[in-house]
This record gives sequence, structure tokens and C-alpha cells, in this order.
Amino acid sequence: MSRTYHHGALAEAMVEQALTEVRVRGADQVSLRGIAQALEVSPSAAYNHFPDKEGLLQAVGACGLAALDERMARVLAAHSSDTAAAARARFLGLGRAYLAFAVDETHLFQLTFGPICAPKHVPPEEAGPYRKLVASLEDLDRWELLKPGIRPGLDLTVWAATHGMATLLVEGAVPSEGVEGFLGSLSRLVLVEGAVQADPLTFDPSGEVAR
Amino acid sequence: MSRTYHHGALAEAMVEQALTEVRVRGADQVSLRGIAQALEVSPSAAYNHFPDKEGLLQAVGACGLAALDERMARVLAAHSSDTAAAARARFLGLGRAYLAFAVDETHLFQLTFGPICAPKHVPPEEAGPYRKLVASLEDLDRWELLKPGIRPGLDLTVWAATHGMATLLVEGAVPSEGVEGFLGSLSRLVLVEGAVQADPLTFDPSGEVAR
DNA sequence: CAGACCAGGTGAACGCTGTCAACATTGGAG
DNA sequence: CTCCAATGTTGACAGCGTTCACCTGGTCTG
Repeated sequence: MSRTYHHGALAEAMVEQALTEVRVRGADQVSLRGIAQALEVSPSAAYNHFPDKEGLLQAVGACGLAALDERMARVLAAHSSDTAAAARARFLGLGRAYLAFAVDETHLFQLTFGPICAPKHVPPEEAGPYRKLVASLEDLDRWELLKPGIRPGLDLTVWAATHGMATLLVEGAVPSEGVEGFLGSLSRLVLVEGAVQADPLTFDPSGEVAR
Repeated sequence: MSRTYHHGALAEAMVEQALTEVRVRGADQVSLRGIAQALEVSPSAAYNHFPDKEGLLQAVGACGLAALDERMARVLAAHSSDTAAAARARFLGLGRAYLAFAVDETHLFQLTFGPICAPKHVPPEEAGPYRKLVASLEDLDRWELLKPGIRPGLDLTVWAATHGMATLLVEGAVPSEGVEGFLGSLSRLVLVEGAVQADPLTFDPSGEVAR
């Protein structure tokens, strides 16, 4: 029906539209004008809500970070019991969630961790994904599932490994079949032997991106 | 000194000009027209040598890969002796070279491993940096410096960790002071204890970019 | 040695982009 | 009821990548 002169929630609508366009075509293929046109709005309307195009894309990137965080939160919720097996499952599940996000939200991942957005994020120590990783490692430590003597600096190293594997997947340098091998190898480096994994550790890749 | 009508080596000159502009301003801040202007040449002249702007940038990205490879080659040359200590030094030196490249050639690194160039590279198994890493790990294995049972998949994991740390540095998510801590932690995961590192392992960050 | 050839240059033009300044519209507070 | 601040519009600008028709001049051929 005939749009009123004032849209009412243009900022949110623009982020949402930009989000869907980023997901299918990639961040550098979306144009402010295109988004405005899709919303039947003048191109310059955006400047009432965002300082510039980068500002809009940064908002989209924040959505990407939130979506990743939510995937990881789902993993934690799915393995919340207080057992050694669950601690292992959380650790591997978090890694799998991170990599799954990279694989099936390639463009969004690239924007979220690319040059436009990365410098604008809150410092990683305060961001959800990193904190979840750290907590998971502390858990493993409590259950004495970590190899002895490797704790110092482990957070950063595991994060770098996972994030690096994600970017290699995104760049197409490694096929997505390599994910399980990577997780296996990482486990071999970090986890104590024995305690063969008990539960299936499946992760549902339901592709919802929040807000 | 009036330039002749035909430049003679426009392709190389454009790549070089683009390279220096990428290094200082970043790939998405360089324009074909700007490069042409700097070379006192018509903007459309580029299309005699490159299919489009991406083609030119891909050539620049290839230079970046070559520069990284050369840094790593220098490390190997500096620790070429056939001893266990040298094998260790090569491993750590390669990692340090990779990270040093990311730190002081941030923009070039981003282009080289970004969406424009990454898909165009030769498969990593044939590229210099990855092969050098693999060779280094095989070396460590020969000297029995690797922790037992971790060999399968190690190449990919160590590569991912190093590349991931490099991207975190580039994104500013981790300060460059974290490099040594990372290398220490990675060593702790991968290398057998004892054999404290003997030689200083310094790496000269002389900032030459080839070609 | 004339002349054609063609790789490699030019210039103008097109459509697209992000951005801005000046103006229009309107819901809601006083 | 009035006015205002928030929000949208219009028109313009400069710069971008890209294309097309044309021009230049060294090299090879008859």
C-alpha cells in the first residue's frame, strides 16, 4: 500500500536489505543506491541513519558477528551437561560451528572479519565467540582433558587456528571436506588421549541469521 | 624526454605502480585512472594488458605471494645446516616470516589473500609458502622433534594457525606483540620438549617486495 | 623502398557510484 | 493549533570502470 512519506524504521530495513544482498552477492557488490531502490526510497535517505556506506556495512557486519555468536550459543545449549564428554563436545562443537558459519555464510563472514568491519568491533576479549572459546578451554582444563603444559597462550593459538581454517575455507584454499580432518588434528594437539568421543556431536547448520 | 607514443613496458609499469599504491593505501583505495595518471597514460591503455581492474590487482597479488615466498626462502637460507637446532630454527623462522609479512605489508597481505586474488592463485599445494611449511614439518619429523602421533593433518593445522594469526594481526584483533607468544604456544603444541632453542632466530624484516 | 599491418596507444562517451546541499513532508510535543 | 525536529526527496557533482572508434608508428613483406 502506498508508503507513507516517513518510512518509520528505515535504518532497520536498510540493514536487513543490505544483509540479504551481502549474503548472496558479497559486500563489494552491494550499492547504497540499489538498497534504496529495493526499499523504494531515495538514495540519500540513508544518510539520516548512517554516516556513509561503510557505516551501513558495519551494522551488517555486526549482525554477522551476532549470527556467529548465536550458532555457538546453540552448540553450548545442546551440550550443557556437566561431564567430561560434554566439555569435549562443546569444544569441538564450537569449532565446527565457527567453520560451518564460514562455509555457508561466506560473504557475510568476509564482511564481518574484513577490513571494513574488523577494526570497528569491540575488542575480541569482550566479544561472544572468543569468550565462549576461552570458557570452553577452561572447562577442558578443569576436566584435565588438556595435554599438560600447554595452557599458556592456548586461547590465542586455538582461536588463530580456527579462524585461520575458516578463512582458508572462505578463500577456497581448502575444500570444506577438510573440516573434520582439521578438527581431528587440532584435537590431537590439544586434548589428552583416551576419552574417545562419546556423542555424535552433530551440529545443525540451520541457516538463520539474526536480525 | 617526451614519452614516446608507445610506452614499451606498460604492463610491468602498471603493476609496479599499482603495487606501491596498494602498499600504502590498500587495494580498495586504488583506481585504474589514478594509476594511469601517475604513469602519464590514458586510462583505457590498461585494457591492452589486463582484462579489467581485477586482472591488474591479481597481478599485484601474485607479487605479494612472491614477496612472502622470498622472505620465507631467506629464512631457510639463513638456517640451512643439517642439525636438529636448524630444523627448529627453520620452523619457527618460517612462522615468524609469515607473520612479519602480515604485519609490515598489511595492505598487500589483505590483497594477496583477499577475495580478489585468493581464488586465482595456484592450488596451495603447489605454492611456495605451503610447500616450505610442509618440508619444514617433514624435517622436524625426521629429527623426531614432533610430538608423537600428531603428524596426520598437521600441515593443514599449522598452516591454518599461522595464517589465522596473520589475519588476526592484520585485522588489528591482536597486537603485534602477541606474535612471540603465539609462536611459543604453537611450539609447545607441536614440538617435543627439551632441545631448548639454541640460536637467536632473528629475522630481518627488510621490506623488499620483489618485481 | 613502399606500403600494409597490427600491437599498443588516445579521446570521448556511457552508466554507475557515493555524497552533499537545499528543499519538502509530517508526526507529535508544547 | 502551531511549530519543530526528524526524516525523506530532488538535483547535482565528481569520480569510477569500461567501451568504442580512431590514431601512431615500428616491423615485416612484396
